[in-house]
Amino acid sequence: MPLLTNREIAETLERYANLASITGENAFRSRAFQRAADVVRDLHEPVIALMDRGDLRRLPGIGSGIADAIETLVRTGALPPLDALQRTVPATLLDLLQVPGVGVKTATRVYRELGVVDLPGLLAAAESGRIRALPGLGPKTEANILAAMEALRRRTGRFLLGTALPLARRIVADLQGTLPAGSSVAISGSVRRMEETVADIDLVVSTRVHEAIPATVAHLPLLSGIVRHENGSLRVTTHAGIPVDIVVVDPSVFGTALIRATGSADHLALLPEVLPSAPTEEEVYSRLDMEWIAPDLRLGLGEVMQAKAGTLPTLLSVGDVRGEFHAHTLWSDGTATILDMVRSAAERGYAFLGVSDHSRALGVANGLDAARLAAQRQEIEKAQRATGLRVFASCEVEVHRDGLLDFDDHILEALDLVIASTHSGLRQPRDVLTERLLRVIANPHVDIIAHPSGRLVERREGGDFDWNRVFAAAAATRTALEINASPERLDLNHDLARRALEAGCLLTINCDAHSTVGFDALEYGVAVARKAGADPDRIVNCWPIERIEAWLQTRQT
DNA sequence: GCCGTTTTCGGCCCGACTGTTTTCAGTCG
Repeated sequence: MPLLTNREIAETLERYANLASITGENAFRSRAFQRAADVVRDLHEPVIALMDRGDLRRLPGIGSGIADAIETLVRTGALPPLDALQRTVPATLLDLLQVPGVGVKTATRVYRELGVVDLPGLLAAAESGRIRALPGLGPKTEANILAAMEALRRRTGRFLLGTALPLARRIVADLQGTLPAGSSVAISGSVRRMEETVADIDLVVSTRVHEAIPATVAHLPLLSGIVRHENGSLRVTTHAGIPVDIVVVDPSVFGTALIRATGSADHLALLPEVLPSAPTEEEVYSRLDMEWIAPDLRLGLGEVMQAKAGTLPTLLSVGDVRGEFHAHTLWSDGTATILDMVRSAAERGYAFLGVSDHSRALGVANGLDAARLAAQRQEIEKAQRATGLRVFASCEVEVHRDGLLDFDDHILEALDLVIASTHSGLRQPRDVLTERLLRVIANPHVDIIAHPSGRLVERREGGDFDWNRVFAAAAATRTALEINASPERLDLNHDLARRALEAGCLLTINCDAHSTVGFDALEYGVAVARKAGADPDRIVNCWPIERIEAWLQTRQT
C-alpha cells in the first residue's frame, strides 16, 4: 500500500480543487478542498496518525465530506471525485494554470472556446493569434502568455530541495532499519550539496552483501519499484515521482564512493581522476593532502584550493542562529497562535522571535490595519511574559508601487522592528523598481528587507533590480537583507547574498514561518548563507540579543 | 464542502494591478 505523505495528500486535494474550478464545479466546494490542502500541508504529524485517532474531522476546514475523501485516498491511493472528473476532462488542463497570467477563467475559456487541453495546445493557440480573437482577451494578453510560456520552457523541471531532502531522509531511515547488519546508507548528490533544486535523490549504500540490496530496496514503502539495475547501481522511483539512484559499494571504499557521488562536476574536475580508496571521506581528502570539505561547499568555486592550503573558512551552522525576525501567526495568514509560535521558537533553542504579520494592503492574507496591529501588541507582550523569550513586535509592511510603505512613520516608529516587503508590481522596469526599493531602504524605520528579489524557485523570476545600487544603499544604512529560508523562495540566493556581503551588507536568515513546522526550513537558509561564504558576524540573527537591540536602537534615530 | 456569540441555512479573504475596456473582469498574492 502506498504510504502517502501529508504533502502528497495536499497536492492531490489541490489538483482536485483546481480541476473542479476549471470544469465549473461549485467554487466554494473547490475552495474548501484548497483550504483542506493547505491545512494538511501544515500539519505537525502524519495524516494517518490523525485518522487512527479519529481526529481528522476535528481539523479546521475538514468536515465529514473531505475527511472521507482523505481516508479513501490514504487507503486506496485514489481520490474518487478527482478520478471522476478526470474521466470527463483531460488532467493536462491543470498544466495551463502553471502559466503566470493564466487563471481558472482563462483556462476555462481556452478549453471551452478553443479546445485547448494542454500546454502545447495553448502555445499553438497563442502563436496563431487565436487568443487575441477571443472577446475580452487582446494582443497584450496573448503576448504575455507567449512570454510566460517561454519562461516556463526555461524551467528545469527539477524538484525543490524542500521536497527532496525530507523524502531522502525518510528513505534513509527506512533503509537503515532493513539493511543487513554492518551495512549503512548515506545521502549524496545534489541533495547533500543542498542545491536549491535537484533532478533526483542519490544514495550510497555500504555493505558486504551486495546481492541482498535489490530485494531490500524493492520492499521500501516509499518507493514504487526498481526501474533499472546494473553494475552495482539501482534506479528506483518514489511515489512522488522523484527518481532515486542508489550506488552499492564495499565498506572499504565507502568514503571514495561518497565523494564521487556528492561532488558537483566542477568540484570533481579539480580532484585527481583516480581517487584513493578509503572507507571515510576524511581519509580520502587527507590522502590528497586536503582538509575535509563540507558537502554544501563542493561546488568547484575555490574550495579545493583552500582545502589544500588549509584555509577553508569557518562558516556558520544552524546552531549559530539564535532566533528569527520574520514569522506569521493567525493574526494574518499564519496557522498558529502567537503563543504557539513563540513556544515553538523556544523549544528550538531560540532566544528571540519577531512576530511580523502582513500589513493591510495584503488583504488576501488578512493583513493588519493600525487598530489590529495595536491590539496584537498586547498579545505579543503577553507571550513574551509567558515564555521569557524576547518577542519583537514587528510587521511585514507592504511596499506600494511608488515606494511608499503601508503605514505612516509614527506607526512604524512604535514597532520594535520593521520588515518591508514587495509582493506586487515586480515587473516594473529596472530603474523604477530600483528607485522604489532605495526609497524603502532610506526610511530609517525599516530594519529588514524581506525576500528582496521576490523570486519563487522554478516558478517566478525575481524583479530586475540594480543590485549594485541596492547593496550599496543597504550597506550604508545598515539595513539588513533577508535570506528567506523557505524552500520556495531562497531569496536572496547564494550568488546575490555573496555580492551583498562583498558590498558590506548585513544579512538575516528567516524561515518566514506561517506555522510551527515552518521553522524547519532554517537549514535551507543556512545552506544559502554558507554557499555565500557568510561569517556569523554578518548575520544579524546570529548576534547576542544585546547587540541586536543596540542595532535596532541606532536605526530608529 | 465547511461553518456557527449571525448556529443547521446562507454565507464564504480582499485590494492592487493589468489589460481590456468606456465601466469592468481576471489574476495575483
